[in-house]
Amino acid sequence: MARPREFDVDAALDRAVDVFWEHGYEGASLAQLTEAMGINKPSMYAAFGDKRQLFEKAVQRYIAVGPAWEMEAFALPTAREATATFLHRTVDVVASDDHPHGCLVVQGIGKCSPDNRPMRDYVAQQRANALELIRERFERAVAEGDPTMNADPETLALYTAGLSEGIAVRANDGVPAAKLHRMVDLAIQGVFVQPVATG
Amino acid sequence: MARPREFDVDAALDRAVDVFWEHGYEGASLAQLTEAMGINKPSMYAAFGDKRQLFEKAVQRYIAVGPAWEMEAFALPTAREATATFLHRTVDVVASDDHPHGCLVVQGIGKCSPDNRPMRDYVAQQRANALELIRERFERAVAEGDPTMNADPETLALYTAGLSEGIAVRANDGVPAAKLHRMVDLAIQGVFVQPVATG
DNA sequence: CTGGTTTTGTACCGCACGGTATCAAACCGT
DNA sequence: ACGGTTTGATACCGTGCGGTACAAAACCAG
Repeated sequence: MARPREFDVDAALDRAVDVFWEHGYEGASLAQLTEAMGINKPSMYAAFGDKRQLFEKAVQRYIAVGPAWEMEAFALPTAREATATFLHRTVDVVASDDHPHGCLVVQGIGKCSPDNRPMRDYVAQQRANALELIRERFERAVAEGDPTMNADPETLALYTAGLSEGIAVRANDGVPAAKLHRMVDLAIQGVFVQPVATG
Repeated sequence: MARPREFDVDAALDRAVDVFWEHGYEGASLAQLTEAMGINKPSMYAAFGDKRQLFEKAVQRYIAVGPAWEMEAFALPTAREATATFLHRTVDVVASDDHPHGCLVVQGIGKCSPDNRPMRDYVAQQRANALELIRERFERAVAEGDPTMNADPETLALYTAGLSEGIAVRANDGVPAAKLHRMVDLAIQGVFVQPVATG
């Protein structure tokens, strides 16, 4: 029983994701954000709260599309296939020309002003969650007697997650996807047991 | 033939390195910097130019201590030893409690405001230089017929550099050095040829 | 049509930022 | 002792930031 909102909240959030993805939390100004979102500041404030909450919601939306393919990769039968698929798709995402290169969660806010420390901790928590997901996949592999496992799950998870972050940094620097894919092949080939052809 | 400066420029720069290391380029304010340096703004301006030049000089000083052990690592006889030493020492540096965790060059400025893009490009260039150094070491290994080499130099260099950046990110998140060292062991063991015991 | 409610646009606020004008104090060659 | 020169401290400037007050416009229930 009042005036309806003239813009689509989810669409506006998608635009905000792009701006944060390109400029990070500290580097994205409200003016830049609201212009990209096609709304003005009071509308943004009414719909999302403030800049911090907007960022948190943008990160949530950003990682919401992640688990789709992430879970798909982890559903593959062996740890080796799961990891290879996960890392290759990571390359596809962070080196795609459809979005800014790099990763919002890895580089959206790193070192920062003390005032923004809560946001830094927030994305660090997201990284920790991702690490935990990977570790659980490898724990499962051990429990299943996965023949491709060749290291303890925690170390292997840190290795996998660390590689994905290195990939994001280098993609952000402009290293082309093809080189990153070769790097992933190398990383997988050495660390997992090569499946043996039967027969 | 005039009043001499009352502070040590190099010592002040060291303090600036610490502040940038902890808060990044955008997150470090002039007030914070000059307070840590023990000088006031006009003195900083007279001695270093402006914030950008101060940052560039801080980065140069930061990486100046790097090559010392970096070159030492690369001087080791085999690519495997060189890489292992390089990565283990990287862990020692980025996870040390003597400094802020993480790496100034990797996380000091990532995604950022358009105005600060030149600084982002500057540190990206430093990362590219590091990658090139590593690649040259592996090229040399191939030329020498190094028996531990098992991949093409460019891919292996990207792998090594990418790992070092992943290590920096995770160290910044608080992952302890011991876990990172195990991750390095895993990364080395799989990708390089194991030296064979003679006899 | 009318009243109550919410959104929207403009114009603004206080503040902290990077950077600087100013002037007294400190130094050194002569 | 003195004059030219540079440092040092204070106080300030313009700007852009995140955030908001206010009033007009748009809507729906009755």
